[in-house]
Amino acid sequence: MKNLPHKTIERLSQYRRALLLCHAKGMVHIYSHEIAKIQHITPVQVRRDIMLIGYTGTLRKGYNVKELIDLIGQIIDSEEGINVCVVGIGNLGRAITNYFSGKRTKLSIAAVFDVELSKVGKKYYRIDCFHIDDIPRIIKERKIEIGIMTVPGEDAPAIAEMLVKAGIKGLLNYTPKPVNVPDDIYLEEYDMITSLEKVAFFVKTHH
Amino acid sequence: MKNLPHKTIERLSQYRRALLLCHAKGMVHIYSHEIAKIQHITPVQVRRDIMLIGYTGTLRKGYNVKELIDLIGQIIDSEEGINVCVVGIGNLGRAITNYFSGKRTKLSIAAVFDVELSKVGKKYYRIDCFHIDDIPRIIKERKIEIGIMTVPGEDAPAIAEMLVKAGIKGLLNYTPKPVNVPDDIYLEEYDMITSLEKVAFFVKTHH
DNA sequence: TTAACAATGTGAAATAATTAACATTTTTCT
DNA sequence: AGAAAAATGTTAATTATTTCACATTGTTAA
Ligand SMILES: NC(=O)c1ccc[n+]([C@@H]2O[C@H](COP(=O)([O-])OP(=O)(O)OC[C@H]3O[C@@H](n4cnc5c(N)ncnc54)[C@H](O)[C@@H]3O)[C@@H](O)[C@H]2O)c1
Ligand SMILES: NC(=O)c1ccc[n+]([C@@H]2O[C@H](COP(=O)([O-])OP(=O)(O)OC[C@H]3O[C@@H](n4cnc5c(N)ncnc54)[C@H](O)[C@@H]3O)[C@@H](O)[C@H]2O)c1
Repeated sequence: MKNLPHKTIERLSQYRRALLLCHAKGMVHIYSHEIAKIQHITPVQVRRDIMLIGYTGTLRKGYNVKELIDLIGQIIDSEEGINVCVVGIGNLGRAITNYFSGKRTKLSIAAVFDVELSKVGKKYYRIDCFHIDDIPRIIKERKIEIGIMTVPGEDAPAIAEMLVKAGIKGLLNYTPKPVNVPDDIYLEEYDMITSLEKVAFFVKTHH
Repeated sequence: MKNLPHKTIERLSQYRRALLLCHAKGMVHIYSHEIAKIQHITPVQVRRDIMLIGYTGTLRKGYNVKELIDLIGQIIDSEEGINVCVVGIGNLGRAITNYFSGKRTKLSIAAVFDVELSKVGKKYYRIDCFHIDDIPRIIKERKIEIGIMTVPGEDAPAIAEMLVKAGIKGLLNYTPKPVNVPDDIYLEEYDMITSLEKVAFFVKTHH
């Protein structure tokens, strides 16, 4: 049960998001094919993932929504929660900060950073904005383990280095500029143009 | 050469992004290991992808940057370019629109839509904003083939349906609510929480 | 009671993606 | 010229992920 496939981790997160909605609507049980429908995947895939985390549903009734939510939490969340910061509070940084501030997950944005003095000292969606020079201090004080970068591309390498030096453990880079980090830092990069070009390609080649 | 792996398509888009920067810097040739370094992957992977699109480099000199950029374009772009729209011009919608307006790719945002009357009629980064009731008309008039959804989650299913009815071919859903579309529409969904939870998981389990 | 049904759970097969291994070729060095 | 080095290109092996196929078992209905 220790080595879950990367893809399974991603799907578990998605299952939970969907399950939380189901739970809010009062659903007690859910079938694998219902989850599958929501996620646009096959029911077998869902059952396999659930099997991998060692949960077992009730024959004919499906899975207990609440139990499954809790178990997924035990697998992917950290007991104590993880603090995150956003660097670069422009359009994208605000979109992300706003999006998170609504949720109550184990992940919380504990600080945002920017260079613009007009932004420093303000609050964004209730989160304090600090100057990037304070990155080392605030990251330690607030026990921040993950950084989200939404600065202009050309500043990304420098900010990545600052975050790593400050002791960050994981980095989510939304700038279009790939950055280098030491091996022990988990790095994830995402670029919308890639997604969109992929959609365009498959549209072009009619799937 | 016809059936390229999905992952290869994604990487080709990323290679091109990096290659364009290299080209701008005046680089004429590039080695597979240099591309690999930028993308955090192995040189073999790079060579394999390039092999799949039928390009061949020069031994000892690597790949011609300009030629490779052009070839990737021939593979993933459409000759005539593809028009895209953004629905929901809030923080995220603006971030995306702004991001694209800078680039000159074959993909261009040809319209944005919103419900808020205060936004309708304005321009965002030079793109006209229309009311969602105009979706059918504008999508036809401006030959828009791909839609990007950045509306509140609860509105996503309705907007998806409108876009599909209007004749969209591909859909990129950034809302946290998975939507259903007919089989012949290419759908891609992305949620930051999933990415972040994945980072958190692998940070927790020290890779 | 029994048959049909509708679900889960899972070993095994199939498919997709990555990596290893190495032949080949050009360049450089002695 | 010949040897060593440094690249590419590609087959084969490996690994990762998905799907198939079906045993199992509650539930419903005749
Ligand atoms: N990954 C994606 O899909 C995607 C989508 C849209 C935008 N982007 C990228 O995200 C980044 C932000 O986009 P945006 O639309 O929010 O831009 P923006 O200009 O609105 O915001 C950038 C913010 O970063 C701040 N900043 C500038 N230099 C900084 C530094 N050295 N340290 C800290 N903060 C700094 C600016 O003051 C500003 O607040 C850009 O790199 C953009 O290309 C990525
Ligand atoms: N995928 C991600 O990673 C990610 C990140 C951040 C936010 N989000 C999601 O993206 C969406 C937008 O986020 P945001 O921060 O930009 O929110 P926002 O509130 O700033 O913007 C939403 C915009 O949609 C408009 N709108 C509302 N209903 C509409 C409708 N029926 N038709 C058209 N437009 C409508 C609003 O007027 C507003 O302009 C939300 O669903 C949010 O949860 C996703």
